[in-house]
Formats: sequence, structure tokens, C-alpha cells
Amino acid sequence: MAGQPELKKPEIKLYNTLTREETVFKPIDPLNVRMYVCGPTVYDYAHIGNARPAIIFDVLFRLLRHVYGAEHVTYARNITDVDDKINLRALRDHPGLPLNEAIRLVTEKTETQYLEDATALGCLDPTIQPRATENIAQMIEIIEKLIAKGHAYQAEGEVLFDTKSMADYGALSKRNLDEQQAGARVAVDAHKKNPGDFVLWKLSSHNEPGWESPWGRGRPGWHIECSAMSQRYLGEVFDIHGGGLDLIFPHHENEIAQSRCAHGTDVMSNVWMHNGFLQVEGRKMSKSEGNFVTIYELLHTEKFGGRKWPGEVLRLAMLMTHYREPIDFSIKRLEEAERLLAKWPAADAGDASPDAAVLNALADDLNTVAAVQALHALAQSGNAAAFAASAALLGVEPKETEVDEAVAAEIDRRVRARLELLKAKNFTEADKIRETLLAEGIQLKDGKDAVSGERVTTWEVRR
RNA sequence: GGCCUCGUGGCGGAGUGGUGACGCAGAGGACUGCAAAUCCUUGUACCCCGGUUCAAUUCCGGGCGAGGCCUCCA
Repeated sequence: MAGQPELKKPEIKLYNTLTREETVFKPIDPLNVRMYVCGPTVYDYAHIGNARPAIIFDVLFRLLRHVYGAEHVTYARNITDVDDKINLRALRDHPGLPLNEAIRLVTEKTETQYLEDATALGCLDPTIQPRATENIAQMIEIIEKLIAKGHAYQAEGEVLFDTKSMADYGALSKRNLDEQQAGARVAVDAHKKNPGDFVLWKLSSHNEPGWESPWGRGRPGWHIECSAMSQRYLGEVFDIHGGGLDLIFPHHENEIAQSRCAHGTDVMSNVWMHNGFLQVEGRKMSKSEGNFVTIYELLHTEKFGGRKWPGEVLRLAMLMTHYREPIDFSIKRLEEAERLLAKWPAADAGDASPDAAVLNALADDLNTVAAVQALHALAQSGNAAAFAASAALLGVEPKETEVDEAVAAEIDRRVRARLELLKAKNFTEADKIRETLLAEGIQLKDGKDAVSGERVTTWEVRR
């Protein structure tokens, strides 16, 4: 690229839940930009709602890598493999086995499936994917600090965080716990100093998984794992923390409380980002509504819309709405994404740079909607290399549908047969061949040779 | 009850105090033996009611509606 001016890196603006405004992103260390995203609890197949943060923060990961350099971004996404839901599932699915073994079967299988799903959706592997069970010692360390500093106390076999000990507890969710209690259902726990206090550690019975600790054999509370893992892999203060909207309270609020109080810092993460929720065909997705759909089912079964959906289609459908907006996941949306994708070239980026319009759209609080539109314009402009380089930022790579050589030869044979029929002006029989191929998913296109003026027929796979 | 989002044409969605972004779908046309693809043309929108203003979809107030959180759901 000698002689060419360095492309100006865009300023990235991100909406910060902490301040409720969009601000220019300034990494603590541009040579090591650090992002933490709350990953799955591995007890069951991930549903399509789980795909949203995976995809959104993958796009952010790609953008950060582009701007700061791939080797200067650390993205940690945890695997939560200790949770009471996992225990229940393990007992249900593997009743004969020892508990630890049953749990391992559940978590390993689910984790593998999650990673397969994420890959199918075009997500890069995060830099680090730490497991909760491999960070128990770090959790215990933080809890000890919290007790020593007067932010936590022991009561009835639990170690609890004392929410009153933190002056600005509730700042992320803008919640004042005193005003929360009026109409809310709050478990009456006599052993808690304040109703909002939450568990850091709880003792385990013999049929629950447990680890030795200063407070006895037990297991961690829900929030402490993220405090421990983010500190271990990203430091006491890092750049970006992401997750779903529903995690703002209590999960992220409590992570902040634990981390800041343990480390004595003013912030845990500088930027907090939350993706909006997903509905299915206009209705809340839930098992009771019967519209609950997993990523696996979309990819590999005909449960949704009577057909399978490629990962790229699911991904693009997700990116057609801004990440903070609610998204209505529908067949119509998927079909539109597929149509769009079909019009895009399967090209090699070579050493082309991403288009400025796409880059700037993404830099504007991850405006994937504008980015997709800019990408579409690029596809139509015919600049395939720039298109491919830009599409890569979104993690979208249109692919030519692979066709088996023998199948392709057979199609070619029928296409030639049709051309013969056409020469004989036998349109009825020729059209029959075209219709049959179309029914098989092969679309024929007639053109004219520029020189000879003769009919030239090409074909492509639909879907 | 408290807190937080959101409400633009068939759909997805920009945006602005005063000329109807754009994409997809649809309609019409060109091309074609007929299609497909492509190209051209085309569109009735801003939840409701007040207020401010010469002028509001855009600002302010109030409704209505949808969604989320309020102890483990992304």
C-alpha cells in the first residue's frame, strides 16, 4: 500500500447504559481493548434470542479489530457451567450417574452445541471463553475481600452482599431499592439485612455440586463468576461490558457492586451495552406460547416456517434491526434477508478496504441497519472486492451454493437438451424442462452471446 | 406500584420545525417465444388529544398502545 494515504480510522460512538447517552469510545489501552460479554448458562439448547448478543457483540468485536488491530482486542465471553438449572437437568437426564459426571455430560454437550450454533451464525470465537468452574478460587478471593471490607456478611449458610454498604448501588439500572419494594414481590428472607442483598456463596447439600471454601463446601451465587472472570482476564477496570437488556438488573448491577467494592474502583467497565429483546411473529417468545425456537431448530429442522434456514440468513435478519430496538423475528424477515443475500456477490476481498459508508455506519453505535443498506448499494455498484471487505466487517459472507459435480453435469445435460428443443421451436417441451428444474430449485436464465447473438443459458441454485 | 425502552407507508427502517431518505414486497412498462435476471416508472406514512409556532411527524404537556426489569430469562 505504499504511496496510498492511510485510511482514517473512524471514531466509534457507543450508547452507554451507565450514562444513557452516546459517547465517543476511548479505550483505556488502545493496544489492548477489552470487552466482556455474558455468555450462556449451559443447560439447554440456545434459543434464537440468545443469538442476538452473540451476533451483535461479534460485529462489535470485528469493528474493534478493524480499528485497533486484530491483535489489540481481547474479547471474553464466559461459559456458565455452575447453576442450579444445570443440576436439575443433570438429575433429570442422567438419573443413574454420579452428580458430577451427570453435570459434566450436560455442560459439555450444551457448550459444544452453543459453539457450533455460534459458528454457524458467522461468529468469530472470542479471544477467551472462560468457564465458571475453572474460576472458583478467584471468586472466593473476591468474596473474602468483600467480607474484609465490610461489604459482605455471613448468615444462615450464605455469604451475602450488603447492598446498603455501597453508596451508589443501583446506578446502572437507576433503581432505588427503597422505592422498589412497594408493590414488588420480594422473598421475605429474615436472614438478609436488606431485601436487596444477594448471595455470593451458598452451602451445598451432599447432592449439590460444591467446592471447599472458608465458609464450608458450597457453590457461588449467580453474579460473582462474571466479576471473577472479567477481573482475571481483563483487569479490574475494562472497556466494554455487554449482554441482554434483562441483565441490567440484577445481574450487571450486582456485578458492578461486587467488583467495585472489592477493588475499590469507581467503575467496573467504562461502557455498558445492552441488546434489545426479540419477539417471534409479534409475540413474546416463551415455551408456554409455543413459539419458542432454538438456533439448532432453525438451522437443522423445519420447525420454523417449514424449512431450514442458513446461518447467514439468520445473521443478516438479526442485523436488519438496530441492536437496541426490539426485533420481531418472523418468516417474512428471514425471507427478506435471504432475498438480499441472494443478490450479493460471493467475492474475495483481496486487499480491498471496507467501504467508508459501511464503516461509519457501524462506528455510529453499531448502526447495522445503515451498514446493511450501504452494503447493498455497494453490491449493486459492482465493486465486488470492496463489497466483500465491507461484508466481512458484518461477518456476512455470501457463498455460492455448492453443487455436486455429478449433479451439475446432469443439469448441464438437461440445459443442452432444452437448447436443442428451442432450436426446433418446441417451446412446450423446452419449458417443461425449465419448469422441472425450477421445481428442483434450479433457476435457468437465458441470455444472448454478445458476438454470435446465440442463446446462452446459465443456471443458479435458488435457496 | 416503581424504574426503563419504544410507537413512521404492506414489511424493514432513516430523518427533519416548512421540498414524501432508502431497501424489500406490490403495481405499470422495457427486454423475452414465454420466463428468470436486469433496467425504467410508480407509492396513500409519521398512535391519539391539546399547547408553542406563520408552520409540527419533528419541540412541550397529557393520554393510549406495545415491550422489558423489579432475585438467577439474552
